[in-house]
Amino acid sequence: MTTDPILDPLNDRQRDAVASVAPQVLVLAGAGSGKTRVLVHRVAWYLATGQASPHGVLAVTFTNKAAAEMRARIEHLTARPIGGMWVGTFHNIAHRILRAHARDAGLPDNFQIIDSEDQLRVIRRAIRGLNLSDEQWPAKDAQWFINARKDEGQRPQHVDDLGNGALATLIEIYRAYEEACARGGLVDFAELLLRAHDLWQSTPGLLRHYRDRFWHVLVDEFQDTNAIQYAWLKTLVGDDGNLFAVGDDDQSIYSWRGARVENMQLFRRDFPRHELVRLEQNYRSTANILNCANALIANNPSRLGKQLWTAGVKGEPITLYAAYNDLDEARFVCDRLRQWFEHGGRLSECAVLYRTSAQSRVLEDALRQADLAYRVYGGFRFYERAEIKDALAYLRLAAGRGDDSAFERIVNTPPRGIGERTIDELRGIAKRDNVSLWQAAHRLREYKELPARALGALARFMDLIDRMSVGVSELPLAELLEHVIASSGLIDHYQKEKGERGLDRIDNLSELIAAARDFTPDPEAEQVPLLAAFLTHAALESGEGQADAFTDCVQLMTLHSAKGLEFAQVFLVGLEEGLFPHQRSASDPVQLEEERRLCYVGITRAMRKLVISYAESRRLHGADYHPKPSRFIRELPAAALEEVRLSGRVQFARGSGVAERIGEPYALKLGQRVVHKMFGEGVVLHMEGAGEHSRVQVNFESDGVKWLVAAYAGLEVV
DNA sequence: AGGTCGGATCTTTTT
DNA sequence: GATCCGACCT
Repeated sequence: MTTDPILDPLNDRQRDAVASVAPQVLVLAGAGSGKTRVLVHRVAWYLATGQASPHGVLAVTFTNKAAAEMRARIEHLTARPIGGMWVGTFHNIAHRILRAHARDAGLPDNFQIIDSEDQLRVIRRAIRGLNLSDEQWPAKDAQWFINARKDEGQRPQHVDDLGNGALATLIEIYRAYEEACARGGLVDFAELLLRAHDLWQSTPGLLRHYRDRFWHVLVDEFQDTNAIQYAWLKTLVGDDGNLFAVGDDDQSIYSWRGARVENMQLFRRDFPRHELVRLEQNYRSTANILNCANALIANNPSRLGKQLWTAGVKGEPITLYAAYNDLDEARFVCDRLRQWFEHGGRLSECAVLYRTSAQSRVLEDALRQADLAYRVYGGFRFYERAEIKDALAYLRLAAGRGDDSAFERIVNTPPRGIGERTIDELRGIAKRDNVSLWQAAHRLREYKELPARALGALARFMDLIDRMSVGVSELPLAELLEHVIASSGLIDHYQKEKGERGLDRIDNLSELIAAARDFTPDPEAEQVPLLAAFLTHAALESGEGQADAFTDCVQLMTLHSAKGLEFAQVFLVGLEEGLFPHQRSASDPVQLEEERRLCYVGITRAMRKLVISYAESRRLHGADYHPKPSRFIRELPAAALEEVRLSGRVQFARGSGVAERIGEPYALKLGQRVVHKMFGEGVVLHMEGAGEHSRVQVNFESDGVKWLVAAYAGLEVV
């Protein structure tokens, strides 16, 4: 008997997928069913069977992290160098292609990638340039509009204004923004994809080249692809190429940023020779957890259909905690974490997942108080920090004077007496003469139509940049950056900032110099100058938020950022109507389904223990709310749940219909669900007094919060 | 020009 | 409650 390291470790379905001879394969991979594994083994199988060389394989993911993990796992499994293989994010790969063929793509060789903050600035400027009021045309809305169109693959001329004036104006802004980008050689994130797609469409020779090279294409998280990404893949693969797509329609949680689950159906239509494989065996969670996940997601009508199962144990019941308020919820989470830790568990095996990032604060406070180490995911990333972007903007402007977005960012940072008046003047000249802001500044100095003070300030700024640029081509990257930061005056500027904030910023600037020193460019990006490569790195990989990934600490994150991760114990907090599902999704059935998928993602992160909680009262935006428990709780099978109250364990019973008359008022408990014959169902929030005089505060679902005299209220326990 | 104060607003996030 | 943005004051 021979052993095959690639196929042997797989189950039957996984093997079907990995060794499929169909040119295109769509793998419907449930949560925890070995999705990445199948991708990695498929690549190894291509290589082992001689169907492909590393050079001919393209593997696409959504995040840098996922790409890095996939590359590492492929290298580990195949135990051979896979240097020629392209493993990267959609954006990363599109960027590589555009760099290689900038001119064919209609871009200058030194085109710059702008992030969404830069993009917003350019759009704001475009709006002002059209003499529209920013009040009536908020730049944020226009940005959303433009990116949504680009995600759909639409240029301004493709968008129909439907005779609608507002729409027509947005299209105007889109057009003006495109012109501004063209002038400055700027490319935003969506543009990378759109441009790479258009490049292939307009240059058949190039497309042929890439088709010949990448005969084997693999995609992860296929349910998250948007229209342009799908079109791009379809263009590359054509009718005959090999496409291996892995995804889970039940984990599609990004439709609000253009992702289209329908792409899974399109795949089936567009590639008639495809094979469909379902991975339903779960290796992550206990049966109880899976039962909950399955029961919940079964409430979504539009699914491709999938039922997770496990050969493993039933496991502990799911704990459901009805907290008195958000503080109590946080305290409860801390108690449970403490218990876990004291029984020998690691904190890093635990995650607290919430719907909105605003919820993290109360949890953080409680964790600090309980002296439990934690780490919050998301939030500010290194290269997104203002001070980092300021320093890089100096570098960009020193390297290329035509970079208007860099110019605008730092022309008066730190403040040097160049105000809005002067900058407006520059914008006017730039627009009239169709030149960059830098050139406009030169002209303005000749016209001498501004007060001498402003002209002097402008001259000093320009001298500063000129002096900075002296070393651009000779100095090593880190020294160059050091030189730029030192002469920019940013350090002094931040020193003046009060509090710890300024010190943090200065630390970050030295961190940036260190990052530049350690920077090694992507070996694939051969002839790109080091500086350009570094700037691209900063734009495309925003960096981790915190570095302390190695200390043992509880992981705090939103449900969205939890996708793809797993934890021994998961806390799902804030399951309340209005919060989760979120208010803004409540009225739309389609969005509601996405909220439910989000909940499904949360549940399926848990390996051994799941704890769900909600609060009867929550402080939100500075006011107190009394939400109802989330409908998602009702959708879970009662048999898998165990409800915990302040006073101890109570068997969870819902909708049994047996209501018990309360003889003594003090039989009530905080958080108890009760029925009143006029006000209907509600929850006990407060109690005061004793015996005949005791009063109870109840939050009724229909009538809100009321104080009642317990002796006369005739409350019944549900 | 630049800082300060008041008002509106308030998912989710990667590139 | 916190932050972001715009108006207003110095």
